[in-house]
Amino acid sequence: MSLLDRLSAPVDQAARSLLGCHLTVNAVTLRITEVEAYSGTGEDPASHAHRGRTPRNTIMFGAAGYAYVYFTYGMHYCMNVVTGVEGTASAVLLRAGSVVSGLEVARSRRPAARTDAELARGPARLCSALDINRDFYGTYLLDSHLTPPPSPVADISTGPRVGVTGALDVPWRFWITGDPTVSDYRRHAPKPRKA
DNA sequence: TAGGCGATCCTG
DNA sequence: AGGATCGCCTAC
Repeated sequence: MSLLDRLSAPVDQAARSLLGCHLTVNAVTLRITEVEAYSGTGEDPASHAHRGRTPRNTIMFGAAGYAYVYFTYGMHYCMNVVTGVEGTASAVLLRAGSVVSGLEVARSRRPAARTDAELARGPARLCSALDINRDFYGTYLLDSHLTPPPSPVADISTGPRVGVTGALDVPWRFWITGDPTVSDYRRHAPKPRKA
């Protein structure tokens, strides 16, 4: 079964299949250690595609294997791998990875990182380490960027997604158990009201 | 067409 | 704990 076949499956299965994959962009290779699944229109309130097709999320409605990059908080980029079959709008957010090669380049792009485990720990840091920005939107990943795990992933843990206000009961965050590059879990906290 | 707010990170 | 800072979405 090819990686494309596995990414064309339902999004939670596709998310599991991405753990352990190698992602090479701009001279840095990462082993993917933490991901989150987002489903399509009308199914998942946390998904960017929940309210239907917009210019930003159009790529999510296409076939699996393309990069969905978005800009947030006025300063950060995050990257998803589009999953599912054409017509569905699912995608998997890449939340963390460990650097396999290109360590020096990654360090130079992430001067704030105190340890190598922090180089790509968190979705925006991951994009920063790989120098991914808006130009990467829509890139097809399965030709050369994204390759299957060189060795099997031992154990996968699951939990609620990070920074998501709704759907806290949906355990669609997946990570490689015990990996030091997995981001700290912070449950979304509602803003306290001023007295 | 203007205003609110976000799948975040860094510093104090 | 709070600021940075841009584009998407919603409602006027």
